[in-house]
Amino acid sequence: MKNENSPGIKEIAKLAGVSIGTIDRVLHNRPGVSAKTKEKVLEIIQQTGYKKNILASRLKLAATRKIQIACLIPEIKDKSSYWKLPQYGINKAVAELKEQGISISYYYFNSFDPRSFEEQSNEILKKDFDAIISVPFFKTESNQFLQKLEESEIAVVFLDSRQELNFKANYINQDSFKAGQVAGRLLEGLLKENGLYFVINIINERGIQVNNLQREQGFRAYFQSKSNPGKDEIYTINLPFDDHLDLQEIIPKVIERQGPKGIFVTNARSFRLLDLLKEYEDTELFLVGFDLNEQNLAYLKNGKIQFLINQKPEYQGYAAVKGLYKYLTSQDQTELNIDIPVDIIVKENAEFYMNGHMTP
Amino acid sequence: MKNENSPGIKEIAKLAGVSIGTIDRVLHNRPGVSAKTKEKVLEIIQQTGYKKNILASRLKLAATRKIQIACLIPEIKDKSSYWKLPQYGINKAVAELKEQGISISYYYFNSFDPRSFEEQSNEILKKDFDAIISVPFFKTESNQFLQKLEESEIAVVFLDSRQELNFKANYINQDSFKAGQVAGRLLEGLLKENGLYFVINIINERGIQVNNLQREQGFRAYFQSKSNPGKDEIYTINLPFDDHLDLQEIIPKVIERQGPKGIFVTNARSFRLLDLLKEYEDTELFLVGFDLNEQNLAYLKNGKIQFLINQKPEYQGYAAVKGLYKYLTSQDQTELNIDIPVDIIVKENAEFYMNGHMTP
DNA sequence: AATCTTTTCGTTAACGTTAACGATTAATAA
DNA sequence: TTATTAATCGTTAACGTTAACGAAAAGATT
Repeated sequence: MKNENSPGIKEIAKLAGVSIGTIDRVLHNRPGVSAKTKEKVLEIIQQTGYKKNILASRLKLAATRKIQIACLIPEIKDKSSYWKLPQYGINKAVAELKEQGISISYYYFNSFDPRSFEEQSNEILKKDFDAIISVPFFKTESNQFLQKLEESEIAVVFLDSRQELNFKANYINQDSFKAGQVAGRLLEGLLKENGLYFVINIINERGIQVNNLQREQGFRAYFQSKSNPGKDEIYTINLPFDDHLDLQEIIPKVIERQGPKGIFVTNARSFRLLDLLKEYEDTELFLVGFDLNEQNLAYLKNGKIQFLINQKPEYQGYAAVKGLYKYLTSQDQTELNIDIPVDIIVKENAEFYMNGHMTP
Repeated sequence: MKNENSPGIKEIAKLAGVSIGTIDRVLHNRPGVSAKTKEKVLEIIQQTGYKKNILASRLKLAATRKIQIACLIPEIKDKSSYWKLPQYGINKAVAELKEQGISISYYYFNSFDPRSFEEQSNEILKKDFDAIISVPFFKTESNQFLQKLEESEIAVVFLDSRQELNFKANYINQDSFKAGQVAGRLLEGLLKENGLYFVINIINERGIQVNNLQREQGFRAYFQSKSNPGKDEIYTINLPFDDHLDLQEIIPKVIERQGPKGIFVTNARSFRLLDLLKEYEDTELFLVGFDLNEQNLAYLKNGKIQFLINQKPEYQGYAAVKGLYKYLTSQDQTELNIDIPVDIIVKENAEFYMNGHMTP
C-alpha cells in the first residue's frame, strides 16, 4: 500500500545535487547559500511543487519553540460574560492543537477605558508573540497597535466587529449590516405590510457601538429595498444603560401605540427590555434580538422573543486559532477572514446552537 | 521555551524499567510480552496519563499504511445532484488530512434498487477498509451490511437520515422531526392563528422516504403543542413524482381555497411545485422547503419561497471524515455522532450557506 | 606564499512512534 | 544433560523536517 507520495526534502536535494541542509536554508530564507544554487533549488521546488510536511515540521518544532498567541479581549466580569464564549472556542482549538505545539496567553482590557487597551497591548508588544487575537473596540488605539504589529510582521485577527482601520488586518465576524437586514425580513414576515417598528439601541457612556449602528443601518436598508418602501414606520430609540434602563422614553412611544409592533434590539440585551415590560404584557410585541445568553433563551422559550440572531462567538474564537495555525504553518491566509453566517434561532432549533456547538 | 511536555513512550519505558519496544507492544496489544510486565506497563500508563503523539504516529504510519475509507452513496447522475454535496465535504476533509495518510474510495448504488446497494456493499467487504461512510436508505440491506461490518470491527458513519437498525452505528444527520417543528414555527409566524396548511410529500416508486415522514410528523407535532391546538387545518398531499409532477390533486385542494396558505414541502423539490404553479401566481402562498439547490435559491430570491431549511450536506461529509480520523487515531468516538443544526435560510442570509461553507 | 576570514555547504542528531530484526532467557523435547 | 523450540524483550532504522556543528572552498590580508 505504498503510495506515490509528494516529494520530500530529500528528493529535492537529490534533484538539485545538493544536501538537505542547503534545501532547508533555502526554504527558510536563511543565509549561507550562494545565489546560483539558491536559484537552482527554487527552480526545482517550483517544478516539483514541493510542499513541506507539516506533520514532520511540527513534530520537530513543537519540542523547541511553541507557536505563541496572545489574546486581548474585554475583561470577563461575571460568569455569563459574552467574552467567555470566544475564549471557550479559543481554548478548545488550543487543546486540539496541543501536541502541535501552541500556547495562548490572555490579556484583558476594560471596555470603557481605551487606555487600558493601550497598556495591555504594550505589554503584548514586549513579548515575542507570533500572532494576536483581539477586538477592534477603540479606533485610534487599534490603529496604533496595528502599526506596531505591522513593523514586526505579527499576524492579527479581529473578532466580533469590524471597522475601517488604517492597516490591513484579518476579521472573523458577522456582517452586522446583513444581520440587520435579516432582522428586517423576519419582523416583516410577522407584521406584514405597513408595519410599525422600533429599533432599540441600548447605549453606554461611550455611545453606540459600531456593531449596533451597522445593524440598525441594515435593518432600515431592508425596508428601503422593499417594493413599496415608505409604508412602514421605523423609529429609533437610544436607551442609555448605566445601572438600569430608563423606560421613560419608550413607554409613550411604543406601548401606547395601537396594533402590533416590531422591536429590533441591536445588542444582546433584549432581555433587559423585556424584564421591564412585564407589566405591559398585553401589548402585541414581536421581538428580534441578538445572542443566545441565558436570559434571552428563556424569553425565546416562553414566546416573548420570536427570533434571536446568533453570531457564533465560540466558533469565532475557535476559527481564529485554527486559522492562525494554518497561516503560521503553511502561509495560508484563507481561513483568517470569515464572514460568520447570520444564524436564525427560534425556540425549536435553539438547543443546537447552545453550549458552544462547534459545527458549521 | 522548553515546556513540561506530556510524557512520551521513552519516559514510560524508563519508569517501567523496560524498553520502548515493549511499551509499543503493550500499547498495540501485540503478543510477546509477559502478563506481569504488561500489567506493570499498563499501570504506569494509567498513572502518567500517557497519550500517544498523533503527529509522530501518523508521520510514521502515513508512509506505510494509509487509513482507508469507503464511501457508499447514491449515484450522482447530474451536475446538481444532492450527493455531490457530501462528496464535496468528504473530499475537502481528505485533502486536509492528506499528509496524515488517508484515502477515500467511492462506491455508488442506485437509490431505487436495494440490490445494487447490496452488491456494492459486498464489493466493499472484499477489500480491507478501516471505515465506511454510507446512507441508511434500505433497512434490511443496511442491517445486513452492519452485521458483517460489526464482525470485522469496521467503523460506520451514516449520513443524511436515520432509522432504527438492529446494530449500533454512528449518525451525522439532521433530526428531521425537529426540522419539521421548525418549519411549523416559521409558517405559523407568517399565517398567525387558525392557519391553513398543506404538507406536500413528493414521493417516488419506493414510497415516502423516512426523512420526509419524520419531517411531517414534526410539523404536525408543532401545531399539536400549541396552546390552542385544533384551530389550524393541516392537510397532507402525497404527490407521485416519476417524470413530472401531477397537479390534478393539488389544484382543487390548495389553489381554490380562500385566504393565505402555508405549504411545507418535505423534500428538496419545492421548486418543482412552484414551477408548475406559475399560472396561479395570485394565490397567497407561504412556502417552507428544504435544501439550497439552485432552483430553490432562485425562488427564495424572488420571494416565492419564504424559508429554506439547510441540512449542511457538505459539512456532513466533512465531519464524517474528520470524525473517523479522530476515532481511528485516538479511539475518540465523540465526533462520530452529530446532530446537525436546523439552519433557517432566508433571502438575506442565503449566501453564507452556499458553496459548501465549512464553518459551523 | 602563508595565514586568517568569510562564505558555502554537507553531516548529523534530534522530535515521538512504529515494527522488523536479533538477542536473550525460559520451556520443552530428545 | 544437551539440543530444540517458544516466549520475552532490547536495539535499531525509519517517517520528513529542523538547525547546530564543523568541514571545505573561496576570498582577503599580511
